[in-house]
Amino acid sequence: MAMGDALNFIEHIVEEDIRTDKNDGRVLTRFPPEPNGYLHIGHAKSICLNFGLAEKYGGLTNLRFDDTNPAAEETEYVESIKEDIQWLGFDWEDREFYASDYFDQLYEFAEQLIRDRLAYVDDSTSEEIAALKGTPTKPGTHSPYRERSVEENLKLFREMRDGIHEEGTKSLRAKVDMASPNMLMRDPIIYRVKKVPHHRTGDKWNIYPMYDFAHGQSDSIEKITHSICTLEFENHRPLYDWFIEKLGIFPSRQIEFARLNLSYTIMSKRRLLILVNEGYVTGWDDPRMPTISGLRRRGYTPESIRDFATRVGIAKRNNVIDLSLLEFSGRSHLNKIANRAMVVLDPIKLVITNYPEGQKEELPAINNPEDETAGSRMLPFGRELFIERTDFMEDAPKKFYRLSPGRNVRLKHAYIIHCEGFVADSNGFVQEVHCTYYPETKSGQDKSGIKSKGTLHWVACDKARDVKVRLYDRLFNEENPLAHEGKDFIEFLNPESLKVIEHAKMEPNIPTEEVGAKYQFLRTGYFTIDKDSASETLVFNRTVTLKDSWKKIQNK
RNA sequence: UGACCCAUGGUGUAAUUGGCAACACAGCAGGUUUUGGUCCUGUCGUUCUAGGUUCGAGUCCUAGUGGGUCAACCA
Repeated sequence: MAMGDALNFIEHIVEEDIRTDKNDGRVLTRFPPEPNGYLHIGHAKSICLNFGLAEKYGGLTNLRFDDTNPAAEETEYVESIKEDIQWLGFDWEDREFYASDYFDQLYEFAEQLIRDRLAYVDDSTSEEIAALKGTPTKPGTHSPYRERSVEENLKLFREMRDGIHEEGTKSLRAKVDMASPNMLMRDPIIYRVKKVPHHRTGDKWNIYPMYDFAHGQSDSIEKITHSICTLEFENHRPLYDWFIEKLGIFPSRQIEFARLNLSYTIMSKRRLLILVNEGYVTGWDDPRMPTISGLRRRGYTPESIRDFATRVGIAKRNNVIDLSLLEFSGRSHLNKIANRAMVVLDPIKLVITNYPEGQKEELPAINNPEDETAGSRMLPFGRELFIERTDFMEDAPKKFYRLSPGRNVRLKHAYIIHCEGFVADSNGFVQEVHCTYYPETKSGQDKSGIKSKGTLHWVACDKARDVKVRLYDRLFNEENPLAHEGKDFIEFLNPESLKVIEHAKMEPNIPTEEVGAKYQFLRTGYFTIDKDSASETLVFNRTVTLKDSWKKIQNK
């Protein structure tokens, strides 16, 4: 069976639910980010899963901000999250919700639990609660406040709401089971005093619900059918179901899948924040960051990210995806859409000694061999050109298909040239390469039969435009920067994750100079125009290199 | 000395729900090529262990082993 139509385990569940007419065959998912940081490629997997599932089964997806902790959350993050989801190509239409929209309802739920003798106000400190909690192997002990009357609990909880009590002095706990082998069931705190203004509700509230008392209830209020989250919430599911049952509300179903891990990458928001705050990168959208905004600035397309999300699959086992898979998805789309351009990153001058001084020529060049509609452009050619320094070798091995004294090579879109010699300085550093060209080998009309093994990119010296090029590489040089005990992940930062070329030589007539435009620099890689570009100087970010089989041969 | 979850090539993910283990990435070899790109072909290599059920087990059962999560008034 081809894997194209194979279902993942969540699709199996959804199809079964549809078959049995659960929820009247309705599918409603949600993407629930906490606005406390920027979205990363792991979130992209979740977004594609949630929106993709709904799309596939004729359902919808809500966007819901899980904003129950005002101490960490900011509007800036809300905006970036919305931008990133839209950029990925998904639409929540008018279904933009916030857990904070439900604070009144959540408060009522809490009072309901109190009235049902299923919640109580605890005066214990955080330390005292921890001490009575027990350990995974030893049951906990009841709090001395566990048996307060409904009236007293109601009174105290309202006082908490009204700001009478200070942070840390009182909390509301669900009365579940202090002996449960599941620590989360040992009378979890569901409301805490927090006298912090909220980015949406301002200073209306002095108390805020905890995740476990907000997430499932929000799902239920929205009548979410399939609430998909990551594996670390598995132990929360009994509590999720407990609240739904005790409150008698719509039974959303929580389903857990394994989060994305990428080799040579870290994915925790906390650690990404460290990289930003301590200046290891230039910001959340630094092209080396695994954030969606970073990948966007790096030059990845939404199509390639979605393709990647499909390829990584959905399952429950912990995984580490090869960075090469992301690169594959990146190249695969860029290959189809990126116009080709000739840019010499590390120039060396090439003089065609038999090309008449002062002669000019314009040679046609196709913009994208993968897309006939992309058209073509004219390339100025002349006696003096720039070629890549790595394309010349004084003493070259047999497998070197490039320029070396006595050898032929094709200049892309132009002529075959023959290397006659070179000029070096006193240190042996090559200054100029001298060649002759065969006029009868002009590209497209060559019937000469003259052979050449390789093809080089080049730029005419007098028409070359200086551009700035940023060569990005992986941010870490360890496959798992977190797996080394006693060592901080910062130690594994790749010192060569960014190399800047101030004066690369670009051909003069590229089709567009818009920020975000994608190019394949012939033979070197895919590049995108960065927002740092000024009108005179374009700045290009390298998204990913081309596959390089010469490099492989060299490494042998 | 707990509960819950997981275990299929180097990396991921599938397997018509008990019936010939496949697809992709990576690797390797070759072909095409005016990009050492793309494309095409071939190739390498997989069911954690031990029992059990069954005509038949990657799939079901038991035990073990290994990994993950849980003792924030974070999500």
